[in-house]
Amino acid sequence: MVSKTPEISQEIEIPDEISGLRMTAQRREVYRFLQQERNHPTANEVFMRVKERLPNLSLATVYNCLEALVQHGIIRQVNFDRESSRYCPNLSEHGHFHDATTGIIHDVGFKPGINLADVLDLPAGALVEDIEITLRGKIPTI
Amino acid sequence: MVSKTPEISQEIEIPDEISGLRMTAQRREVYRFLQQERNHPTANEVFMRVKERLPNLSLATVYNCLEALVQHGIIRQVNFDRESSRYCPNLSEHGHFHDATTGIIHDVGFKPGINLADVLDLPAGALVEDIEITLRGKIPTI
DNA sequence: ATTTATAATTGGAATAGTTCTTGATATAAC
DNA sequence: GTTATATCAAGAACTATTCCAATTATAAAT
Repeated sequence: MVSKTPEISQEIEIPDEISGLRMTAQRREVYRFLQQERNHPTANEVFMRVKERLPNLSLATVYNCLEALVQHGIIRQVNFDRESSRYCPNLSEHGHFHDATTGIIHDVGFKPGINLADVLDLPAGALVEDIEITLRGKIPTI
Repeated sequence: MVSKTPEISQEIEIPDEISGLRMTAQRREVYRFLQQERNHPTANEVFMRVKERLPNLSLATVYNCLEALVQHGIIRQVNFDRESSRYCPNLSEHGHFHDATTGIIHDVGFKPGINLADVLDLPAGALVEDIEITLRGKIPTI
């Protein structure tokens, strides 16, 4: 078994450029943190944790970094109602199940062979560029 | 053919109570407007239009009314990313397709016989209480 | 290597949508 | 009709995010 948040983790290597976006120190640490902590953190959570490594990081920079990463398709921005945006390094097409009891957000993939367009009654000629599926509910503990 | 926004429309009758929520003058007009204008208006759009009929309506009251109607399951609140919330009187299970060109939001139903749980890979034991599906894209005009 | 140009970061101010607060008004219960 | 409760109005407060101007870092050119 692999420890979940090791005190001294073997760091994830991040190249100098991803999808045409130059990795500055700040972008690198923001991205590294998202890779490590897959809990869909908010910008402020990212800020507080990455600040431990880059003490003069500013919140505006975190927003800048997150936006740049989103724009370049390196991470995804996830919204639940009007709550703070959350960020997710999982690029595979998936939705999110928000457990109301624990607050945990689970990634939800599609079952194999499913095409959303086959399931939805889209307007004629609609070209879908982006899909967002969010679910809320509970996972009862037996 | 029925005119879309008649100058003098035969008004929709709204009872004194819906789903246990007493209909005050403000709630009634807000709800009536949503029934008539099915364009998924924002709170501010509702405010401006309903104010024509109730001149000393306040925006806070519109928010109160919308919240009460949502709480009682009379209307739905729809969110696109971090844009202003929009409101929708269509209670049937459906998603929303946002046409990036026109800005129009189309209701999107499920094809008959589709059960979301059959399509998504939900966490074991998950009880879904609410689903939100939003799509973005374009509808090219041939 | 030094200069020059471009891009990124910082910190604080500004913004926008929404919620909160307080006093006034309306409705319901008695 | 009086009292209690709910709703409304107006503006202040709040929060997440964006904008702005000045500084710092990086890349390009000499």
